[in-house]
Amino acid sequence: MDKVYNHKEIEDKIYKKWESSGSFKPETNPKGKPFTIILPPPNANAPLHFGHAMYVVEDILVRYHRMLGDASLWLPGADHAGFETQFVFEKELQKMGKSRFDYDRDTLYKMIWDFVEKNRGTMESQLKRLGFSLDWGRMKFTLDPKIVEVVYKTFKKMHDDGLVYRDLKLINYCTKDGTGFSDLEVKHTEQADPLYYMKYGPFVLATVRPETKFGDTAVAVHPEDKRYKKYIGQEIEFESLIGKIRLQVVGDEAVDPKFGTGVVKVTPAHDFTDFEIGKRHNLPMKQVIGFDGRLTDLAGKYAGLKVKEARAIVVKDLQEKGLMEKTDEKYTHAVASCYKCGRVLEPLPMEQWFVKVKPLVEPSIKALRDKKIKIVPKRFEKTMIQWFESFHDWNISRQLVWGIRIPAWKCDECGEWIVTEGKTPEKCAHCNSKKLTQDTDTFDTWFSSGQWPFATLQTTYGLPKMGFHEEVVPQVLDGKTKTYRLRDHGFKVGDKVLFVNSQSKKIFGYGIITESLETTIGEIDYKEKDHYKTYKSLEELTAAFKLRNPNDIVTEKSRAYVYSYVFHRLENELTDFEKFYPTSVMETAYDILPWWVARMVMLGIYATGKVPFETVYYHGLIRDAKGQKMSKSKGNVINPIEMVEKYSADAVRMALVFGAAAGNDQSLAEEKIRGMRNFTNKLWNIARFIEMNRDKNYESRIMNYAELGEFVKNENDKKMIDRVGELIGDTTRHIEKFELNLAAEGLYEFVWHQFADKYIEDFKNRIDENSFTILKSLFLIQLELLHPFMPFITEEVFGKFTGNM
RNA sequence: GGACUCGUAGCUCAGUGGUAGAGCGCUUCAUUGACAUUGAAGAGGUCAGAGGUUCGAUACCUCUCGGGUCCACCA
Repeated sequence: MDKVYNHKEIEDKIYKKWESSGSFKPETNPKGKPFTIILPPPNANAPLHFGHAMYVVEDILVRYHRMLGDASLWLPGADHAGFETQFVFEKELQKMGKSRFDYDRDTLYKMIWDFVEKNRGTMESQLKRLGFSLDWGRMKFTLDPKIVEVVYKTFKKMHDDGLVYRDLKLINYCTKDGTGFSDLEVKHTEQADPLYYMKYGPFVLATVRPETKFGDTAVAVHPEDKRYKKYIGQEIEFESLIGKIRLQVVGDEAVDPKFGTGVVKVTPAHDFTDFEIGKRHNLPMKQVIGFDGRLTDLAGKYAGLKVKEARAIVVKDLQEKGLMEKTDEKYTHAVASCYKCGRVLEPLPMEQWFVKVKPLVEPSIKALRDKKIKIVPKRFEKTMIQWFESFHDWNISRQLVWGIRIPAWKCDECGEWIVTEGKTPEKCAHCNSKKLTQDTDTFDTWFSSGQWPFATLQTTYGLPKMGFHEEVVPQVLDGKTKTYRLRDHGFKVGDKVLFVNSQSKKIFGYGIITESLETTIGEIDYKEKDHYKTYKSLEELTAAFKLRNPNDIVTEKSRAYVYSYVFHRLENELTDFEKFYPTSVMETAYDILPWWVARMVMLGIYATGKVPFETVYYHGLIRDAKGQKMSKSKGNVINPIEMVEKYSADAVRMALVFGAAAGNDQSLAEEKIRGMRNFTNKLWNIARFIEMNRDKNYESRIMNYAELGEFVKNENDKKMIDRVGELIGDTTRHIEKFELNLAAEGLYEFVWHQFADKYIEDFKNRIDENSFTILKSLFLIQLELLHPFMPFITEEVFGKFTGNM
C-alpha cells in the first residue's frame, strides 16, 4: 500500500464497479422495505455548484438504507428549467448578434434542445464524481415524452375539476425577456424615485408614474375623507397633455388618506391596486403600455416611447404646462423587477392560465399538521404553512418556447378553450368548428417539476396496462467491442429484448433479461446466449413481442442496435410508482421551499391522493469562507469538482456534512476540506498498519460484532469492543434522526482520537494474534459506519481486507 | 407591518437543563517502522447583554442591543 491515500487512482475504478455490479438499483434488495429519494433535478444545462454537492445528504441516507437491506432507490433526473435555460440561450444568441425574434418557434426550440443536449452529460458525470449512488438506469428528464404525458394529464384533470382557469389579470411582465411570471418570481427592491404631484382638475395627486396617466379611468379617494367626500360619484373634467379628459371620482377603502394628497389616479391596466379598484367600480381598462415596453397609441403623441423616456418627457411637458405642482425627489419605495435580468417589471393585463390554489392548499396544510409530512429542521414547518396560507392563484403560463407547451386550443369561431391530455382536438367541443389554434405558451417550469415525485415513478419502467413501449429504442451497441451496457438503459430482469443488426436488418438475438445479466455485470457480449433466453422461432418471437414486422423499426444504419420492448412487469410485480410512492425523503435547499417543495405537496396530494414524500430535509446554503453567497459576479465560487480532484470526493463529502446542522447555512473554506482529506489519510494509514501486521502471518480472520464478545481475551480489547458498540448505536441513532453532522463528527473523533491515537498505540505494546483479529474486525466495523459518508476509501480498504474486490 | 434565524475559543461553526466542544489557526516538544496529510502537551471563551423560571441556564421564557434571511404594503 502507498504511504498516502491516492484517491485519483481509486475513485473512478470504484464507481465503475458499483455501477456495473448494479448495486445502486433497488433490485439489489428486492424484498427490502422501499426507501426512496428523488433527486431534485438539476438544470440540465448548467454545471454543478456546491449547492448540488449538498445532495451528499441524500447519498448518505440512501447508502445507509441500502446497507440496512432496504430496497433503496435514488432516482436521478434533469430539469429543462424553462425560463432559466432560455435566458442563458438568448445570451448566447446575443453574442452571435442574434435574438429570439430571428427564428420561428420550432427552430428556436430545436436550437435550445441541441444546446442543452450538448451540456447534459456534464451534470451526470459530475454527480458521479461525487460518488452519488444514483440509479442511472432510471434517469429522467422533464421533457421526456412520458413525463410530459403525466403533466398533461394532471393539467386536464385540474381543468376538468375547475382548478385551472383562464382569466384576464394583471401579470408581472418582463418586457425584455418577453414573458410573465408568478408572484414568486418577482424580486422587490428598494429604490428612490421622484414622487410627482400633478394637478388633476380640482385635485392634486401624487404618483411615481406620470407616464401611465393616459391609462387613467378614474380618480379615487377614501370614502370617508372629509376633504373630498363631496366629489365622490361626480365626474371631473380637465385639460391634460393630450386634450380634455373626463374622469369619474370613486370612493375606495384602498386609498390611504395620509399618503400624498389622499387622491389617487386609477390606472387599472398598469397597477395591481388600481386593477382591484377598477373591478370594484366597474372601471374600463386602458392599456397604455404594450408588451414591448413602449407606450401604445392611447398615449397620443407619446406613443412608441419607452416607459423611461416617456416619463421624462411627460414630466417636462407637465412642468411647462404648469400642471406639476411639486416633486418629492427622495421618495423611496419597492419596485418589482425581473429576478433574472433585473429590469423593472410592468404589470400588464394578460389572459393566462391560473391554478386555483385554495383547494390545493388546504389538504397540504392538513398534511403538515397531521405529520403526514415531517419537516427537518422543524422550524420550516411553520414557514411552509405560512407560505401555503399566503399563496395567490398561480399563473402557470409563460410566453416562452423552451418548455412544455400548454395543451389548450382556442376555437377561432366561438372563442372557447378546449383542454386535452396532449392530443390535438379534432373540433371545438362547443361549436364543432375545426378551426382551432393551440396556445403558444408553455407551462411554468415549476408546474412540471411540482409533479416530479410521481411523474418520475409513474414513468420508470412499464406502467400497468400499457402493453409495450414503442418508443423505447435504447442505445447503440458498440460495433467494435460488441458490448452493451444494458443496465444503463433501464433494462430490468424480465424485460424482453430484441437484438437487431441495423445494417443487415437481421435479428441476431432476442430474449428475456435474466438474473445473471442484471446482477453480475453490466457489460455483456451479446453473443453469450446465457444472458438472455432465446426463442425457437421467429414466429414465437413475433408473437411474444406482439410485433407485426420487426424490421419496420430499424431506422439507423451501419451499427447494431438493441431494440427493447419493455413489457409490463411480471404480473404480480409492483410498478415503481406502486412500490416507491410516496417517497421517503425530499432533500433540498430551503430557499426553494415555496417554488418547489410547496408545489410538490399541493400537486402530489391532488394527483395521487397521497403526500409525495414523508420527510422533507432542508439543507442550508453554502457560502464562501467569509460567509458571503457564492456567485459568479463576486468571483468567489468554488467548484466542487476541483475540490474533488484535489482532495478526494470523500473529503469533500465529509466537509459538507461535518459541523453542518440541517437548515443552517455554512461557510465552506478549503482548509476544512483539507482537514477531511487528512482524515481519509488517517483511515488509509490505519489500514496500512493492519496490513503490516498481517504480513506476520496472522490468520486473516474477520469477525462480526456479535462474535467478538466470546473471542476477546484482553481487558483493553474488551473495553474497545464496548465502545465500538456505543459508536454503532450513536451513529445509527443520529442518522435516523437526520443528525448527519453529529454522526460524522462522532465517527471522526472516535476513529482518529480513540481508535488510532489511543487504542492502536496501546496495541503496539502488546501485539498478539487475538488482539490483532479484534483490532482488525473493529476497524472494519468503523469502515462500514463511515461508508455512507466516505464511500470510496471505505470500499477500497474494506475490499482489500475482505478480498472482495 | 409580519415571520424566521443567528450572536459560543483568533476564524468557521457544532452542542447540551448539571461547572464548555470540533475543524482550521496558534505555542512548546517529539518523531527515521501506520500516518509531517503525524504524535504528545498546551494557551485561548463570565456561551451578546439584562431580567425571569429552576436546586441549577450557554441551553427554557421575556426584553434589549447587534447581524442575516424571507414575506406583505407602498399610488
